[in-house]
Parts: sequence; structure tokens; C-alpha cells
Amino acid sequence: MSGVVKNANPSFLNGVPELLILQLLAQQERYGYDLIKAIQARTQAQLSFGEGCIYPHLHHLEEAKLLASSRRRVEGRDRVYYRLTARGRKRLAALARDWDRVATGVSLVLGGQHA
Amino acid sequence: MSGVVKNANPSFLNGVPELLILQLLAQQERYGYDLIKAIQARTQAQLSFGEGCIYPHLHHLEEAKLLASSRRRVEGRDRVYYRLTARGRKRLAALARDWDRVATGVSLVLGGQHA
DNA sequence: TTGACATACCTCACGGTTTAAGGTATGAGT
DNA sequence: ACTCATACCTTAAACCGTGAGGTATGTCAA
Repeated sequence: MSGVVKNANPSFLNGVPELLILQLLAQQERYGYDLIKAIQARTQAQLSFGEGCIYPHLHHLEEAKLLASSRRRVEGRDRVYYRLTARGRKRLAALARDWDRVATGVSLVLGGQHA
Repeated sequence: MSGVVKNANPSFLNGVPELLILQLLAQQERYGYDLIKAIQARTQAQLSFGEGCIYPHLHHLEEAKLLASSRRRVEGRDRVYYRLTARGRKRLAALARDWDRVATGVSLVLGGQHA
């Protein structure tokens, strides 16, 4: 096609899906489609990620033993439920620290007028 | 070579260099090498970006008319000083809004236990 | 019963971005 | 003479969200 432009790599979102997935699964078991809706709901629609972002993450995180899954039929729906493993909890802690580092650094510069 | 692994795209840093460059140049004129040191200093070493990240950004931002440069000899050194244009100021405002969006969204999920 | 829509899963090419490493040149200090 | 910091530059590689594609099933109204 001509004129097809993809707005790839939006600012500041790198790594955020993984962080949110781990954090949300740390609180309760969820399936992919639900995670996508949960991210929109919990962030008050400030953030939203597509299926092409979330599903590959879930597969990769499970392969890395950070998540474990079980395919089940619930409410008349076939779903793949994911839950956090012990390793996943460690990664979440590390990622949360990374986020704090970056957020702190940015704040120091952005809000640094009155410092 | 064998065993050469690059840790590209670290979490949460996407877009941060551009935001910091624009913010720092909004306060005062700076040259590339100084920007790199200033980012380390102003973020209390929480953040640090290499020359291979900063210099291409400066070139690209100038090409997009968000920055203007002037090559000068100061303190016995040949330097390329950059300053923000009016367009650059608008981009900075937009980027800062984006940052707030993401930071707010992440906070809502991470700090959402007591909400 | 047909159609539309939401649910629920999956995959892929593309584009943008930081990293790590390479390079050149000059000034300062020993 | 040597080393180090300054100051600029470029490039390949790896990564990751987007946007679009696909399949299948459940629900509900017309």
C-alpha cells in the first residue's frame, strides 16, 4: 500500500505493558483479553495496549517461567488464565525499581525549576 | 563476533532522551557533550545516555526545526551549541503531557493498592 | 435464523529507538 | 611523550509497540 504509516514506538511506553501485566497478575489471575480491558480500566484510559502487544508478552513471559497458564472454560468461554510465579514476582520487583529510577530522574529534570 | 549481545531498548527509556534534551535546552543553551553530562548531573545519575543516542537526536531535532545550532569556539573548544525554537517549545509541552499521562497511568496501577 | 457485535485467541511486517562499539581531533596536565 | 578528558561523529544490532491481518465462539436483537 502507499501512505501506510505506522506510529511505532510511542514515547515512554517501552516496558510498560510488561510492568502492568506483572503487577495486575500479582493481584489476581487473569486471561489476556481481560488484561487488556483491565489496563484500560485501572489506568482510567490513560493507557491502552493492543492484543498484538499483550499476547506475545504473555507467551514470552510464560516461556521465561515468570508466568504459568491454565486453559479453562469459564462462563461458557475458552480462556487462558495466567498467574504470577515466584520468578515473576522477582521480575516485577526489579521492573518496579527500574520504573522508579526513570520516573525519579525525569521528575528531577522536569520539576527541577524549584529545586 | 560471538557472544556479543546488545541490551537495546531498556525499559521505560523510550523517548526520555528527547524529553530531557528539550527540557534542558528550554532552560539554557547547551552543546552535546554538555547535555550528556547535564543529564547525569540533573538526574543524580539515575539516568545516563550515550553519545550514540544524544548526537543523532540533536541532528534530527535540528532538522525538524525544533532546535537551532551555532558552532562556536568557547574556552578553547570547538562546540556546537543548541537552543530551543518556538516549535521545540511546543513539542516539549506535548511530550511533557505524554509523560504525565504514562506516569499517571502507571501510578494508578502500581500504587493502586490503597486507592 | 440471520446478522451484528463482543469476546477470546493468535501472528506478522514495520518503524523507531537505545545500546555498544567504533572512529577522529584537540586541549590539559604530568 | 604520554595519558586523559573534552567534543564531535557514525553504524549494526536488538528490541518492542503498532496496526492490521486472521480464526472461532457466544449473545442478542430483528
